[in-house]
Formats: sequence, structure tokens, C-alpha cells
Amino acid sequence: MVRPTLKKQIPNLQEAIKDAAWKQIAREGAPALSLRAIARKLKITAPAIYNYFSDRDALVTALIIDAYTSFGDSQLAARDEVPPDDVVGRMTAIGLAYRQWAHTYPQRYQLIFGTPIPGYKAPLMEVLPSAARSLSILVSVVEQLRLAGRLNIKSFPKVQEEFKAGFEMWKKYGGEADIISLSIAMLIWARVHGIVSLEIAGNLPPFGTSGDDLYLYEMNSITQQFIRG
Amino acid sequence: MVRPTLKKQIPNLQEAIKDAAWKQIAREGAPALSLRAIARKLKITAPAIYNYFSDRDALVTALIIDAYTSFGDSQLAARDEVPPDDVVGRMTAIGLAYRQWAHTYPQRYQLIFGTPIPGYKAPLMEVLPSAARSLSILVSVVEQLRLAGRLNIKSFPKVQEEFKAGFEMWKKYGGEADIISLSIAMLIWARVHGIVSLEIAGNLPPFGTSGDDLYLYEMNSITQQFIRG
DNA sequence: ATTAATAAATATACAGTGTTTAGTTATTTA
DNA sequence: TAAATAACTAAACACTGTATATTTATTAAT
Repeated sequence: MVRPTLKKQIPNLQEAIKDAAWKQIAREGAPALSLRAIARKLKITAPAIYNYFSDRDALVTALIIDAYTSFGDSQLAARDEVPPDDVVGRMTAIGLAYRQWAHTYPQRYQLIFGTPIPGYKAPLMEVLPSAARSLSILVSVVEQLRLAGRLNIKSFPKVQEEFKAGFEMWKKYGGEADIISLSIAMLIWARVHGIVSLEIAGNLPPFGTSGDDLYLYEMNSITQQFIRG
Repeated sequence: MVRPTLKKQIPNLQEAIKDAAWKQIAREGAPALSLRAIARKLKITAPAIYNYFSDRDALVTALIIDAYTSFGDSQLAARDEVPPDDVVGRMTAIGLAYRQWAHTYPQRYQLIFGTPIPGYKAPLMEVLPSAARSLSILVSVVEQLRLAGRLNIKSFPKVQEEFKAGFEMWKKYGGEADIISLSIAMLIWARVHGIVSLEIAGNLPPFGTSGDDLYLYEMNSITQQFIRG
């Protein structure tokens, strides 16, 4: 019956491992992530990492959660810089923040939305809280529009029964909102994600269109289509 | 001065390697692609592959070109099944074909649009012909709308000067079209890609929305916004 | 027919990866 | 002081892509 506390030369090794991982990702890209390289940088042996992460995928999951948190923070900050009554302004602000965050941290963006780690599949249950939180900022603005009667939901498809359970689960982490607000938020999310993911992957520029203009145009399409008044 | 012809036990080894690669990708996913595993399946040694592909990335590039070709074929078939005068019908047909192809070959889709191969970056110049061809079907329909005076380009952003050179390059493989048609095609492409990529990555369903309904709604948004008459 | 040239395959090896196992060191509580 | 155990290292395994050298087989010219 003995319970020794943790001990290490490096004060907080768990955080140090993640830091080293991020630096490696930023410098050489997510696919180059290597436990052995991290260990070399920290002057420990590779198996020592297994005291803090059960395997490489667990480390990646932790990084993804951090990335979602960073993304959610930027969404939250963008929203709250605009007065609550200026709903359209808030929508615009988080839309711009979305793209700006992706351009500031392309590797984090790819880590979340791409599949840059060989054989890795994010475990939904672990990632959901931070993922739902980051999406919840957009949902909150859409919900605010709905409550103000300014949400144009004409002809928007009804949510199927089978997905209502998923919605209830989402609310646990994403906060209170009507399901129609979540649905419309998903569509808005898909639109900005469409442009930004093509941009980040380098598939947009050579075809003759600027991401800037296209993105602004698309944000205008969104507000025109879904906001009235 | 001797020029021996190719010789092999397997009739067309180059194609056999690609076939084995596709089977491996379909069974275990793109990141699991392994030259050694391909060699084992074909009962040859791994270095023998280097007689047909300069390295692993060259094989991946060949696979991507094949995937683009397969995608382009499905777009072409979908378009030409609808009479030329029914332009809206053609737009709908290729839109549905886009999503259906992605769902039929999710690994091919991810190979093109994701980044599933560690450290791989597609060489634009090699991929451009097949990529431009596959996009050209959508562009041709948009161009057809433009020529018929049914394209709604009100307030669509002008293309920046610096990208006009890229447009000229694109025309070489994508065919004759006005630059505004390409731009609008890009935006339409981004929209469908936004939904489909989230679907394929498994990020849509858990949050309570059906890809089916959302996609149909979005295709309607597109026709409403860009087609008049 | 013999010989030279060369394509295509193999054998071998190197440096890298994630991970497992066994053993060691250090710390903490009883 | 002694037992318990967390945290680490050392060594090894089974992989990976790829470079080099060598062998085999085929072709073309003499």
C-alpha cells in the first residue's frame, strides 16, 4: 500500500511531450510526427512516452483535443468582441475568425479535419466535448437569430428521427439550442469548410480564384440566405 | 546499342502494382499503403517496384491520376445522360454523381482531397491534366448556362489579375470557357465538397444531421442562387 | 553462334518507425 | 528500515521506404 507521486527531471513531461509534438508538426507537418523524434528532443527514450500516452494514437487524440480547444477559444473571442445585439456582426466575426484560425494554424486544421496520421481514426467519445464546444459558438449565434425571429428556415429540411438521439448527445456539450439551429449551423459550417479546406490543401489558387474574395462572397451568400430583416 | 523490350512473368506489372495498391487501399485504407505489402501480394521483391515507379510518391501520384480519371468519367457520364438543352437537369445530375462517386469510392475521394499519405504532396503539374478534366464537366455546364444568358453573376467577385495566368494554364486541359464560369464552378465545387468531405470523414452524422437532406437542400440553394429563368 | 549491352529482377543492407518486454532506479509511505 | 510501485532505460521485434550491388534474362550486332 504505497502510492508514490510522479517524478521527473522535466517538470511536466506530459505537457512537454505535447509541446514537442506540436513543434514537430509545425515544422515538418503532421504526418512526420514521430514518438522517437519527440523522445530525442526531450532526451528521454521513446518507451518513456508510454507512461503518459497509451500509444501514438492517444497522443494524437490529445493533440486534436487541444486543437479543438484552440479553435473554440478563437471562435468564442471573435463572437464576444461584437455586442450581443449585433447578431449579423457576430456571424460575420466568427466566420472570418474561422478562416483566419485555419490559416494561422494550417497543421492544426489538417489534424482535425484531414486524415494526416496513418491509420488514425479519432475516437468520437473523447473528442466530442471539445469538438461540440467549438461548434457551439456558431450554433449559439444561429439560435440567437432564431429566437429573434430572424432565421429564415423556409424549406429547410426537417431532421430525421434517427438523428435526434445524436442531437440530444450533442446538447450535453454544445449547450441548449433548437435542432433547426444546429442543422443550419452544420450547413454554414460545411460551406466555410468547403472553401477553407480546399485552400489549405492548396487546391484553390491554381484554378484562378482568390480565396479572399470567394470567402467574403460566400459569407454574404450565407447571411443573405439565412438571415432576414 | 541494344534495346531489349520489357519482360515479366506478370503480363503488365505496372498495372498489376496499381491494382494491388487499390485493393490494399480499399481493404485497409490509404495510409496503410505499403510497397512491401504490394510486393508480397505479387510475389516479387519490393525494390522491383522501383523499375515502374521511381518511389512510393510516384505510385501515389499515379493512383491519384487514376482516381481523378475515374471521377471525371462518372461526371461525364452523368452529364451526358441528360439532354443538352436541359441545363438545370445536367447540373443536378453531375451534383448527385459527385456525391455518389465519393460514397462509392471513399478511399479514392480521400486520396484526392485528403492527405492520407505521410509526407506526400501531389505534384501539381502531373496531376493537373486529369484534375482539370474532371472539373471541366461542371465548368462546361456553367459555361452553357452563361452562354444561354441564364447565369446569375450579379455581385460575383472579379478574378484577380495574378490568377489569370493560372486560368490560361487551366484552359489547356479544362477546355474553353469564360473565367467567370470557372470561378462560379469553383464555388459550387467548394460547396458540394464541404458537405461531402465532412460526410466521408464521419463528421456530419454524429451531430444530428442527414447528409442526404442537407445535400439536396444545398443543390437547390446552388441552382436558386446561380441560375435564373 | 558468340558476344556485348541492357532491362528487370533479387539479395542485402541501412536507417527509420511504433511497440513490447524485462530490468533498473528512485521515491514514498508504512 | 523495508516494502511497494511509479518512472524510466535497454534491448529487441516486426515493420517501413529506399539505396546499392549483383544476378538473370533478353536482345542486337558482330
